[in-house]
Amino acid sequence: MVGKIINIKEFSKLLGVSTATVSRAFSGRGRISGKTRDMIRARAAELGYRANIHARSLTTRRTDRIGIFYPSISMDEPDYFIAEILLSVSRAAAEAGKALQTHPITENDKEPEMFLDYILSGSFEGIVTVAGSKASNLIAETAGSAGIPNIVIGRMPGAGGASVVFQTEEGARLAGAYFKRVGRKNPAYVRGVLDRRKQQGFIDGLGPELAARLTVDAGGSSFADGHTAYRRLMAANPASDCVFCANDVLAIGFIKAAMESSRRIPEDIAVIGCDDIKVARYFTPSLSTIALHEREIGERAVSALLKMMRGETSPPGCDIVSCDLVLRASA
Amino acid sequence: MVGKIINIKEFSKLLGVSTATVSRAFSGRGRISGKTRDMIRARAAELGYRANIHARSLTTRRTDRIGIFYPSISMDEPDYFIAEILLSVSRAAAEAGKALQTHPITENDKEPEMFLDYILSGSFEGIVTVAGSKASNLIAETAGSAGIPNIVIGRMPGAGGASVVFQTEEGARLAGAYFKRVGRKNPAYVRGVLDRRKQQGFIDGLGPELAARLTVDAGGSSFADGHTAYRRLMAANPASDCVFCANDVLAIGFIKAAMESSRRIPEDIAVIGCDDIKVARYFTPSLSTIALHEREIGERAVSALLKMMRGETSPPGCDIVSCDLVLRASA
DNA sequence: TTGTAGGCGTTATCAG
DNA sequence: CTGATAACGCCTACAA
Repeated sequence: MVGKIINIKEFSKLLGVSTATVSRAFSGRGRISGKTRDMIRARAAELGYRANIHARSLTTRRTDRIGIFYPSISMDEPDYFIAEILLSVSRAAAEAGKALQTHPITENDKEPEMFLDYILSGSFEGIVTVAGSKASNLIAETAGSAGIPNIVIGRMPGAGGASVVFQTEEGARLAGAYFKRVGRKNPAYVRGVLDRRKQQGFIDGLGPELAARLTVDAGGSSFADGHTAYRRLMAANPASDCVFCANDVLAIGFIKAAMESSRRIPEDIAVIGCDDIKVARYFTPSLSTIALHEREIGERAVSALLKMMRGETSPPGCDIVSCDLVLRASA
Repeated sequence: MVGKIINIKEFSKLLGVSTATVSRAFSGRGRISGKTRDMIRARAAELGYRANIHARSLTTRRTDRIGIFYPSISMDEPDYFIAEILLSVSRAAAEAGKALQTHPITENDKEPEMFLDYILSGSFEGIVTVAGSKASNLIAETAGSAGIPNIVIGRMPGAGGASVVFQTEEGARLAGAYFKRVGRKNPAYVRGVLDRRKQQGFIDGLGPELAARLTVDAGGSSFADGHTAYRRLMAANPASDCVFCANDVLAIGFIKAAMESSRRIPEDIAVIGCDDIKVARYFTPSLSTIALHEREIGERAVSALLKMMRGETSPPGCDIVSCDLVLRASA
C-alpha cells in the first residue's frame, strides 16, 4: 500500500507540476487553483505522499508540538493526580491540533541536560511544567529565557512566568478551620512531596492552640505510604482524632489502615484529603477533600498556553483556580 | 543567558573549527580528539549552542520519539486503566532515552487523517497502539505497512503485527467459574466498551445453567456509569446476587450504589471487577478483580518495541500476559 | 496561477 | 584527526 516513502521532488515530477505547487496544495498558503489543489491531494492520497515533518519544521520553524514535564516519583504506583492532569492536557492539546510530548521527571542526574536539549533545540512550540520536582524550576526558566511560551501548573517558588495555580494553602486552611470548628482536639498532618505550603495553611486554619498539638507524619505519595502513615501516627500519637492528608491517595491508604484496625471514620478519626481525584466520591466512606479541579487546570493551562503561542499578548500572569472544601463522609 | 539561538555555522566559525568537527563533538560518531571535543563542548555550554533537532532528524532520519495512540472515551472522567498504561509507557520510554508523544483517540472524523499524517510523515521511530477504538486498527495497519516498528496493547480483531495482550477472556472465565463454584444463582454482567470477548469468557465460566439466567447491563466506562448500572440492574432483575463488571471503575461505582441501597457486599451481591487498578486494593470492601498488570504490560510493550526499533529480528509475535483472579472482600 | 532557485541547520562523504 | 561540500526534503520569495 504505502510501499516506499516518496518525497516532494519525485512526487511533483510524477504529477508534472513543480514542487512549489505541491507545497501550496497542502500548506494553505499562497495562491493555487482549486482544481490543481484537489488533483494534487487526490494523487497524494493515492501515491501515499506526505510532507516530511522534519524538513517542514526545519524551514517553517513550527512543530505543532507541546512538551509537558511532570514529576514521576513513585515507581510502583501511578500518581492519579498527575494522571488526571496528563490526560486532560493531552486531550486539550489534541483538540487544538497540537501533539503532546511527555517527559516524566525522575530526578536522575542526566535528566536536566536532556531536558535542556529538547527545549533549546526547538522541539516545542510551547511547554507545560507541572511543579513538584527540583528540575521544574530549571525547565520553566530555560523556556522563559529562550522565549518559548510556557506555563507552570502549580506553585513554584520565585517563578516569574505564567502559571495556573491551585490555592492549596487556602484549601489546607479550610481543612484546619473545619477541624477546629467541629471541636477536634488532636490534629495530625500527613505530608506529601514538597508540600510546605499546605502544611502552613493547615496550621493557620487550626489556630494556635490546636496547632501546638499538631503531629506531623512524613507521609509520601502512594496508597501504601498512606497505609503505613496510619501506623506511624498511632505510634507517635494514639490520641489523634483528625488528620489532613496532603493528597487523596494518601488519605485512602490511611483510611484503609484505620478501618483494618477497627477505627471508625469519622467518629474516631476524621480524615480530609486533597485533590478530589475522581475515585474520592466513590470511596467508602466517601472522602472529604479539598477539590483542586485537575481537569479544569489542565484545560486552562493549555488554553493559556495556546494564547501565548498565538502571540496574543496577555500579561504572563498567574491564573488562580480556587479550591473548595468538599465535605463527604470521612470528616 | 540564552540570548539568541546560534547555529552550527556561526558557532564553528567562532571557535575556528569546521562544522563537521562540531558535529563530531556531539554525535559520538567519527574520529575526534578528546581535547577538541572537550573544548567544543565547553564552549557550547558557554555560548548556548545546541544542535537543531529538526535539521538533525532530517539528515539522520532518526527522531528518538515514540508515538502512543490510546482511546479517550469519557470526557468527564479519566480512565484509570489507560492512565496507568500511559504513565508506565512514558516512563519506560524515557528510561530508554526516547520521548513519548501522546495521541488520544476521540473518534472524531478528522482524526484518522491526522493520525496518518503523523505516522507517515516520519514523526515516530516506533508506535504503541492501545486497542479499544475504531481507529486502532487503521493506525496499526498503517504503521505496519509503512515499515514502522509498532506494537499493539490489547487484542485487536484480525491484527497481524506484534502485540501484548492480556487474557481478558480467560480472566472473565475465572470470574464466572468462581461464582458458579460458590453457588451464586443469578449472575449479571456489566459491560464496558468493546468487551464482547470478556462477556463470552464470563459465560463460559458460568456454565450453561447459570449462563441461561444471565442479565447483561450496558454499563459504560465511568464511575457514574457503574453507579447507574446498579439501579438498572436491580430494575431488570432484583434477584441478581453476583455481578462481573468489565472494569474496576464500573465495579467501584456499582458497589457504591449498592451500599447506598444498604445491600451488603458480598453477602447480598458479590462483585468482581477487572483491571486491578491500584485503588482496588484500598477500596472498601476491597475489590475482588481480575489483575491485568497494566504497568507490566506498558513496560513489556516498550521493551518489545525497542527491540524492533533496534532491528533485532524477533518474530512479531503476541506476548500474552496472563491474568489472575484476585479475591479480596467484594466476592 | 505556476515555476525556479536559494536557504533552513545538520550529518555524512571524501579529501587532505 | 580535521576541513570542505554535497545531500536531507521542504518552503517561499521572486520571476514568469
